[in-house]
Amino acid sequence: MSAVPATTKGAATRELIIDRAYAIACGEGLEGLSIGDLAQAVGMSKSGVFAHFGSREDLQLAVLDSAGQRFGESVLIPALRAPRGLARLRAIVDGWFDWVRDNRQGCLVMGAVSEYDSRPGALHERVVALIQRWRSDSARAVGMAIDSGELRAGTDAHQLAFEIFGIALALHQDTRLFDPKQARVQAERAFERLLAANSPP
Amino acid sequence: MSAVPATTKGAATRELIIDRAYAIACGEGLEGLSIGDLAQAVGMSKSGVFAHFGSREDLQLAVLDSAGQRFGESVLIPALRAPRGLARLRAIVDGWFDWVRDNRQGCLVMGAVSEYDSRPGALHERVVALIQRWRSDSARAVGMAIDSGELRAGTDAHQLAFEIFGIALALHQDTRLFDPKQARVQAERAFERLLAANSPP
DNA sequence: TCATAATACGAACGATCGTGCTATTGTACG
DNA sequence: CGTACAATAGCACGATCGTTCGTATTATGA
Repeated sequence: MSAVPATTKGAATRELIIDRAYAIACGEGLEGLSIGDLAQAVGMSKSGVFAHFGSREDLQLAVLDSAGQRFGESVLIPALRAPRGLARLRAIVDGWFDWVRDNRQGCLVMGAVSEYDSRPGALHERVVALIQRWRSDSARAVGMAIDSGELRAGTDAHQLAFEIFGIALALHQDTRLFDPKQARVQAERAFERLLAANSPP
Repeated sequence: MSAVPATTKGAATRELIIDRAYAIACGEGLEGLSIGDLAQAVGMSKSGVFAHFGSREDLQLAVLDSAGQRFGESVLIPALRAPRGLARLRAIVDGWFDWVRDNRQGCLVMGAVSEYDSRPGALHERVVALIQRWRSDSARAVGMAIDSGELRAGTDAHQLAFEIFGIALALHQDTRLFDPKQARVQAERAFERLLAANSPP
């Protein structure tokens, strides 16, 4: 999963630990991730795992950062190959929808939002920063589609980003609670309707 | 909070326990609710609290049911006083938005969705049933607005309910992560635009 | 190859978890 | 008023939690 091989042995196992931790936390949440279970999953001792992070919170922060990075590499980066404007916006949303479908246990970041949205601390701030960044990235993509004339000139980019976010959230919930296929269809219909409502005259 | 006074003493304290548990679980989640903390919050012994529920899971189920009931009494019931059609749909959405605003620690049900959306068990099924019911209630309200001619005849009620749900989810997140006031404005704008897109010609 | 630092282990700590068991208290009814 | 039963407390249990510490192992750089 790591693009660049780690120089030292410790950094390599650290990445392995985070990998497993990410897989566990996708289903159990960052708060449901215990060092004991994680140690067993990587085949190490509890203290051996712990030594790589000064505290449980630091472990959670590392896993959360890893999740954000995975999301970026899986959704944002590929979409950047599409030309600026509506094509790139579509690529972002498509990649996002695929991400929701492929992370069958649930998106770690969206789970972390629920866990830390009203609990002060380092994790809360990190979650806010992650969502903030993703929201502004989305808004920027919308803005480019406005600049290229593919969306109506008066369109509010942040408002549109808000609504896209809502569609993704509803898709995420319905995918896990109900029928994933139908949820995807509804999400795409909602997005297309959103674009149509903001098309240039 | 209880409309009908409990006949026996035990049922009364049971309600009190659930009340406190609800308040705690709104912020900590149903999974973060511990019997020890709850006992301290109600001023009872751990075993005294425990005796009212055969297990922790039964306690969580009771709290979840209580949350669903609160939501219904706070959002759905008042909206039923509005005449069928668009007025009632607006009342539902308004009440929903108010609910999101007033539960400053977070909506317990929405938190429970994240906690149990991909973890099999009794709580998962209860969450699915809760959301299912609320979704179909919303769709029914949309359907009445179609029947009354206030929404376009071809409108897909379930699709619209899906999109309204998405707006509420985005509102919920933004309310806790960013600025509640601005989130409310964006949510209302999104809803109005949704109605406009489905208005009769 | 050897010294040294990095890495991992094992055991143990105090705390807290959910959950039984046994008294003891309180309430309610004949 | 007294009896029966519901309700609560107290205590202890095994398990697991995050964390610390001392020691053994292993990798790294001169």
